[in-house]
Amino acid sequence: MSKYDSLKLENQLCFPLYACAKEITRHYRPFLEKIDLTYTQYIVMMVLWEENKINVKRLGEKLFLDSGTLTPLLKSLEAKGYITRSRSKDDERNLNVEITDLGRALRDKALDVPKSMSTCINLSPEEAKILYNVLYKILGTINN
Amino acid sequence: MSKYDSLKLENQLCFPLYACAKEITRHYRPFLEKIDLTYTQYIVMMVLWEENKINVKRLGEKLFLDSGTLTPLLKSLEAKGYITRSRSKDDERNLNVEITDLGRALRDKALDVPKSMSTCINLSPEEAKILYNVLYKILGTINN
DNA sequence: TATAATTTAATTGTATTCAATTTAAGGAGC
DNA sequence: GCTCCTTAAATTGAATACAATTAAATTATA
Repeated sequence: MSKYDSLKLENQLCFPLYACAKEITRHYRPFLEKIDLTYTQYIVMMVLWEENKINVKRLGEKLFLDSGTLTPLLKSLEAKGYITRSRSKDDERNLNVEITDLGRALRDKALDVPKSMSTCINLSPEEAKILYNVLYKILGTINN
Repeated sequence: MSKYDSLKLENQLCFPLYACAKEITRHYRPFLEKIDLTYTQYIVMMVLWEENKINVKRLGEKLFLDSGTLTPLLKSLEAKGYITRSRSKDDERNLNVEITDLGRALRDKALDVPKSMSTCINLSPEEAKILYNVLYKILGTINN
């Protein structure tokens, strides 16, 4: 019992969150390498598999990423042929990101990824659901 | 109900974990800036406030970081005068990291950080405890 | 003991991540 | 029209992260 207890690593909630996120994305790496994607590229593709087309601002809001991260990443996905980047005709400030046929085809190859990853994390369905809900509660309340 | 459900962003457990960790460490930034530390430097200092002296290997195991991350970070903390770096006499392969008086003095200034952060995350004590336990369960089971 | 294998940090290279600034486009009010 | 303000992406710069390799020290083993 010391006034420094709040600075103990074992009393932090943020640290296991930080470590866990890193460890899990690190475990994604070998599976994602098989389809030539990084983790960040993978979640961008997830959005596009569902939406086909989205602008950078909305993409950033969905993924909690800004243009400093997305711009080079999207150029890389464009270079691989999975997406196209083009300015919106309505508003030239907006950049539209659209999936290509090649990008759509990648979806089938990616089906193995969540399957492979699920064997890495051993949570009961109840634990997984609780974790999911608490995380989204934090995400919903942390801003402002 | 589609065969692609497992690739939906909303069905991922990793994504909110990844986003949450990023958002929380981002919220640490302004508080940590006041004591001239980054988040990673902060957790290194947390270890040293408790242990005084540790080698790079053990530090990396505790924090889930490797020498590629730690080496430049420790050099930076050394340049700020918070730690010293020196080879172990017993085994020259090991690098000992030791806290300085200046580093120890930083502990008092850091007391405001957890206090300030606690107002950013609005979880009940029960939710926080559950989250804590599930995260450490994952950290304990994910390797190998 | 001499060599091979292992261990620990450091280095190198690639990919984030984000704050802060810049650039360009659009909109509001006069 | 013209100026101010806002908005969206891109750019810049600093700090992580981690895989892979290298270098040096130690240990194991023939």
